[in-house]
Amino acid sequence: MTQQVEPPPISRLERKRNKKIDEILAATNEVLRDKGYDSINLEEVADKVDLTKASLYHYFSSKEELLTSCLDRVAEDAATRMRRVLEKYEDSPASVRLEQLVLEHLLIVTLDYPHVSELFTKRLKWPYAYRAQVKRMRSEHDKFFRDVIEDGLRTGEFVCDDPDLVRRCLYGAINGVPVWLTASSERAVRDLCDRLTPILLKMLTAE
Amino acid sequence: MTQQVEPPPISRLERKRNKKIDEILAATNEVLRDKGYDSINLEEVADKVDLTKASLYHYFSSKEELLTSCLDRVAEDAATRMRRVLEKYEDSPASVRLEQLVLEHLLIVTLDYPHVSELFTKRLKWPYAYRAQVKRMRSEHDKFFRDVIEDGLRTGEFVCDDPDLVRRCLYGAINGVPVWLTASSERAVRDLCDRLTPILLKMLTAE
Amino acid sequence: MTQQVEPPPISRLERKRNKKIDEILAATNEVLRDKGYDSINLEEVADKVDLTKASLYHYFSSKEELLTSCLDRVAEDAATRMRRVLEKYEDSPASVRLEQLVLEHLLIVTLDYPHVSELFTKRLKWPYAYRAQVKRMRSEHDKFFRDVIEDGLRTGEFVCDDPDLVRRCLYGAINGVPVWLTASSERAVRDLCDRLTPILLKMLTAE
Amino acid sequence: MTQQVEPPPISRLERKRNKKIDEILAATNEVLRDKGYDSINLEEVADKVDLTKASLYHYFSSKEELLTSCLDRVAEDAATRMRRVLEKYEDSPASVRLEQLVLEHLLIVTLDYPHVSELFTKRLKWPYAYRAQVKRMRSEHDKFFRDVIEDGLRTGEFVCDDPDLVRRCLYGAINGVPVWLTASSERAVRDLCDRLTPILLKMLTAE
DNA sequence: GATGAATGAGCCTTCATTCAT
DNA sequence: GATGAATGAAGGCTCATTCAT
Repeated sequence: MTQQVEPPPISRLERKRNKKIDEILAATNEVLRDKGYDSINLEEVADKVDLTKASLYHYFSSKEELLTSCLDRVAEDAATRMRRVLEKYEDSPASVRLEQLVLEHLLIVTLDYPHVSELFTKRLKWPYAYRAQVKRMRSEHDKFFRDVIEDGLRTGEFVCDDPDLVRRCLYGAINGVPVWLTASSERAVRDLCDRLTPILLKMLTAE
Repeated sequence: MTQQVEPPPISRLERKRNKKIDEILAATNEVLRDKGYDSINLEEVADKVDLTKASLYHYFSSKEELLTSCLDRVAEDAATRMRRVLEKYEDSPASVRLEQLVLEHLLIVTLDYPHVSELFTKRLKWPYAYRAQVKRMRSEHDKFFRDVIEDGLRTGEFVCDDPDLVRRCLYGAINGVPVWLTASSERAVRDLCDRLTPILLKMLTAE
Repeated sequence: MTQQVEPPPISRLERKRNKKIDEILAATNEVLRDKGYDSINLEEVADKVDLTKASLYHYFSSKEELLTSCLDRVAEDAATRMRRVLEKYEDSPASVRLEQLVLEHLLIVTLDYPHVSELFTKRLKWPYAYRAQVKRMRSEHDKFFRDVIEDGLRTGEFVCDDPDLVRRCLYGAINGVPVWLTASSERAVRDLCDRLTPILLKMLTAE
Repeated sequence: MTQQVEPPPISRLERKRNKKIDEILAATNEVLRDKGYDSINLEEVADKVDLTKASLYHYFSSKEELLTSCLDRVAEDAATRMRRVLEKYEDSPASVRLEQLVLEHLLIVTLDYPHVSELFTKRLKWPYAYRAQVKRMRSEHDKFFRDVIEDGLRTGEFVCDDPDLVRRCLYGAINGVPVWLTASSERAVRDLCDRLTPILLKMLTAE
């Protein structure tokens, strides 16, 4: 899912280390899903990877850095996936691209990174160490939807007076999904998406 | 805003006590707005009502009970307000009633109880003391919207294949508002609602 | 030894609290004597006053504040004592006053606050939280000696080309005492001082 | 500066190892200067010699042994230098020899081993691993001064009732220097010594 | 010899909760 | 009712030391 882009040859040791880091980030993801950003504690993460708290400090210099890295990795992965979807459907009409973005987003926030929806739907409290990071992530993610919607409007495929507000509604709607949809398989998410898209598209359509 | 329903005569002392409880719950609300359910701490609540942490225990047997009570109170208040809206507009078409519910909901989650939207938009984590309570609150709140939508469908004012899913979209959309709308006055919320409703209503309308 | 100068009436509770604070500061002093500023730990201080570490935080908001307070108290007490000595001997010749200052200083650094000499004889390392505080303390303390020496020079009682350097030698000499003098009673310190003063005074006398 | 005295032929490997040990001890010296005995940490020492903490254990079996060795080396070097001074000036009067010892001592504690003065001026705390070692070092060092002073007294060059105490004063005075003298070059130390010696010698002179 | 990895013990700090006054 | 005091449990972080490679 995540991708290494370093061109220089990586030593066996480095690979091992990177693997462990991946493991830790995955564990962090799991704990975040269960506890959330406010209540996560290092002990639990360490337990999941059979380490002690102290050992985590070989890989991350602080709790904050661990969470930051975790977030970075997620954001990167999410962006990559969204981008790929756009590439794959670049010749399709905006409505199809939008539908596929919605699907990918749902897969991300329900199956892979359930805690991410929290970041999209929670007001950021003061002082929030990840504030800047989350803001950037939000706006980058926003852009995927914004661009497709703009495109649809340009071609006349979509009709709408207030595209920003519509996008926010759409965003809210899909971010709300993980709240009530549980134990989802990819199958379930795809099915849901099939039913969801027509509803959402209505907001972008003239009556 | 809050309502006492005890029929037996209440002593002066009891009234005083109830007043203090109200004060504490109000303070709790404020702190919840700033810190959220995960980071609230009793010291801060106590400070706001000029008491010490220890004194809070005269009114609530534990932190959990305080938060539970706070939630109850909020749920009660919210339900009352939603009910009143329905009473006021009982002869209006479903679309008007829906609009007014949306407005009231927005006023509640942006102006009065910003932390409530968190409860509506956060997956409930294990172990979550308030799980049952929140679920009940959610479904009660849901019912207001469900009933109006059903009514609109019955009269043919609304058209829609999957009312439950539409309601969830609508819900997500309005619960997403507090994430990006800040420093809102009632005026601002009403204005937003004017622009928002037409968009949301599209989901309930045949093309 | 320490003096309260608060004019407003103090409640019984406040007195109790102040007493406990005094106790804690005294315990801190003891531990500082044994461990020094770098190795002192809160557990040991807490043990000495039959508290847990956590309880110390009722009286001091952090380790740093505890040490700072301790230092302040010591500096204040030392200054008061030096001032009193000067008052008592204000009509005596400079040599007598100097002798008495030396005596008082020795009593302070050997009997009452052994760790203080450490502050006078240790280079301040970076980053040293108490740097500013220690510097102020040092220079205030210096002033007592400086003034007397200047006075003696003015009246011709002392003769010396480089009073600053002499003062520093004198300072070094008396601060060196706690290094080799142990388990001292006041009697022992007074005796030592009797032998020490003639030697030190030679540095301030023409040959 | 340091001297190897092993008579048996030393293999190339052993020489390499010894060189590394020298490097480590030098690095330890530097860190001691910056952090002191209480706050020194192995990581920093290792960094300075481009090793990892773990590698240090190839050369020293523990932190304590490292510090002990460092101290030994310093003591040895200091003693050698003091001895050489005495050899060089063996035909000069005691006052000259004393002056040169003072100079050498100042060079040692200000330029080369600033942390040594700490050992001379700090009461030894319990439990102090280096206690015995420091005591021996102190008394060896003392002996240089003691001998010269005794010699001066014997020849009548010095006059003094309490030579031990005078020596201690002298000692305190010169050990106090590093506290207030910073960023010193050899030039600066020599200049200071020129001004300092006459003052100190007064303590050994009849009025 | 060198090192990355791992750890146990220790330290400072926070906080909900209890209790005597 | 109110509160100051006290605390146990927990959490983040540091560091000397060990060990397999």
